[in-house]
Amino acid sequence: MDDTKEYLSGLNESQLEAVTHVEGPLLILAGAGTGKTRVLTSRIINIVDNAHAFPSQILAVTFTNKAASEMRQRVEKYLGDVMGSMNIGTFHSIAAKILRKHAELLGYKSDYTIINQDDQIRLIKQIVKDFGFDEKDVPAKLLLYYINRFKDRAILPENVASNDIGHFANNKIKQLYHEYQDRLKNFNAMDFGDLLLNNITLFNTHLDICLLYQNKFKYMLVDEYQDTNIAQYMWLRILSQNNNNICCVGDDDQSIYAWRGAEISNILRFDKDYKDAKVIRLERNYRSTQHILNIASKLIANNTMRHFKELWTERTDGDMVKVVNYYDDKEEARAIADEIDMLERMKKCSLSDIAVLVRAGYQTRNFEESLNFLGIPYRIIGSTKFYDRTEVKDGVAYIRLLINHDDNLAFERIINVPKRGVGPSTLQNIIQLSKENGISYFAATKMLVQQKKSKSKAMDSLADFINHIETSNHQLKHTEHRKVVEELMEKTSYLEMYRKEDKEDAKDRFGNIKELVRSLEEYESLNDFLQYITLVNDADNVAEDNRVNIMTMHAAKGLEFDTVFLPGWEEGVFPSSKSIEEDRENGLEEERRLAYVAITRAKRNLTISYACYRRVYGDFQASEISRFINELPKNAYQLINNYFNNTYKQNNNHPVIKINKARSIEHAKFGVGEKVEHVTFGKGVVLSADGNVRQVFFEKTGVKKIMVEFLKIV
DNA sequence: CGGAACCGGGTTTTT
DNA sequence: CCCGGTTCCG
Repeated sequence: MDDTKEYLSGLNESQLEAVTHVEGPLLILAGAGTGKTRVLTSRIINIVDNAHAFPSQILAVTFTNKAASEMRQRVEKYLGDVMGSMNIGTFHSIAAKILRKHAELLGYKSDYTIINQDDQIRLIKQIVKDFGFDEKDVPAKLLLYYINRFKDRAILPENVASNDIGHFANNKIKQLYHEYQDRLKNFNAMDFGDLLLNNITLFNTHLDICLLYQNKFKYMLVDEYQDTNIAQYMWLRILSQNNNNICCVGDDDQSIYAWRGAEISNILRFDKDYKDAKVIRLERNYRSTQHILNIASKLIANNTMRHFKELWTERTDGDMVKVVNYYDDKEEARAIADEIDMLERMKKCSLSDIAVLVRAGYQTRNFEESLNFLGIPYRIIGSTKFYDRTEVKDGVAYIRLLINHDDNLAFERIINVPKRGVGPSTLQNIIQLSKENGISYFAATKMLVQQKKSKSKAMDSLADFINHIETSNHQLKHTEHRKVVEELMEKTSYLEMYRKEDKEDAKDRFGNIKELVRSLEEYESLNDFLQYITLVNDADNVAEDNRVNIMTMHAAKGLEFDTVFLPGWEEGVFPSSKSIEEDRENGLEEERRLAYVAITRAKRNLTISYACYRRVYGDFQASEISRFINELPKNAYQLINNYFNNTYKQNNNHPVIKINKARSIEHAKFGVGEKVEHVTFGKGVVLSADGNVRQVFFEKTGVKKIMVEFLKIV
């Protein structure tokens, strides 16, 4: 092997071995920060470079689009455009692509829609109702959970026993699941689980197609193997059967998705599944300092179900890991914001190199407030997904109905948005009619309108609605799709609704719809668009601008930051009480792995903290230090006790001001958000400006009005 | 049918 | 505390 090649240079011994072991099954146990993406991409390049296969014969699977596009980019740097033909993507997007080609064989049309959780719930609620169950006895969310779990394990309705879930839903689980699948098929729709499930069915029932793909994918690479579920496992097994060239990369210590069906056993028994599998461990860490790795290893050592491995590094520089306690959750957030402010001012690190990682979404609020207060720009990753906003979902529903009139879920969502006088009773009539005649809601509405029994307002607006959708659909043949949608949103008065409303967020919503419409021009067709958006989330745009990153620990997987804050390490919050209640030992170990993931995101600075009191559900509760902190040896970190440091405690009523973008503009002249100092009052922050008078919030004494002359910028 | 006023229940993590 | 769902009234 010629290791003068650029893509091989700089690899350590095990990395090089992993890259150049071309034939046969290979498992790479890659600890956090050990350069696995580098190995994966070099491996692909090596295969192509040595003519083992054409790019189109390589399949590389990841879990997130972000990971996929990063891998694609890195490979393209070496191999250039040829990579267009390579199959790099998420399990779901690759499975979806395959199904577009063969949907007919399974009784779907190739333009099937992919539905999200929202639609799943909507559909399940209907079914539960139609079965005559009370929503309280058979909660839609729980039923959804069970159905998803079946799909994760590649279990079809016919293979479910009626008492598989104990006595849930009067032993009707099988029928409920069956009905759910039937209705989806009627809508020509699939949920996430179906994408994999239908692939497996396709391969099992059509040998020719199975062979086609087995031959096509000569080399397979799988990232984050510890997160695969049984369906994904089977899919990989089937595809790799012929060539046996499958390379899986993973880290059992980073398995944090058991709750959505991931089977850690997949990675633990890889060498039994694949005969003569080679196993290579990557243990040299290039990311973090020894202090940080030490904390991570000590913590994860408390888990019993794991392959032992020990990460090491040559980076012996850096500060100790800090463990800090605070009076309450607000103070914790304020102090961290202060610290971030200081780091930036001292030019110790730029904002985009800083991350605050929390256990659950609700915890981000305090940090938004405190960062706003100091005028520090931040971004929250994962929370407000563009496609999760009500108005965007409405817009998408219009598009769905526009190209597929049978999409009952979309129909139900928007039939009365904006309000057009179609209430529950009218909707009930439509549903009734649709059932009687075995037709879609849309067709039933058409029928209802044509019967014209009553000349009510509802009938008129329904007629208009039907008309608009149908004419728009015809227009698609000769008019640009973006134009058609734009017009439809006008005709149906959807845009008008937000134009009229004079709430603050109506403007945002209006803008979002406009942006949605605009983005359509980036797609060949509306079908392309729909296919894309369901499979993509916004973690892709971990943008480059200079902001603090706030996100959940789950969302942080695969990322790294110079400085990381891990707040809220309290019993019940982290480890989360839910996860322990659910599944005592397994739950706790998964929480510990999550902690391991979170810790190993940090390159240089790591601060873990907890609050002695926390607002929960609106009241104030004492909290207990997380067991995870207690599991760390005392000499492995520096303890900072801030509980009795009263600066924040006394001034619990900070006014909250929104000045997120103001910082750079007003910075120079004691602008809002500026940190200032006064000879007697000490440090403070400018709240508002009026002429040469500033209203300043001082940490020690609260709000005061001061002339600019007496202030100095800190 | 739509809006306002009220009540009760829930906060884990997501392709 | 925030939301979604329900109820009651015009």
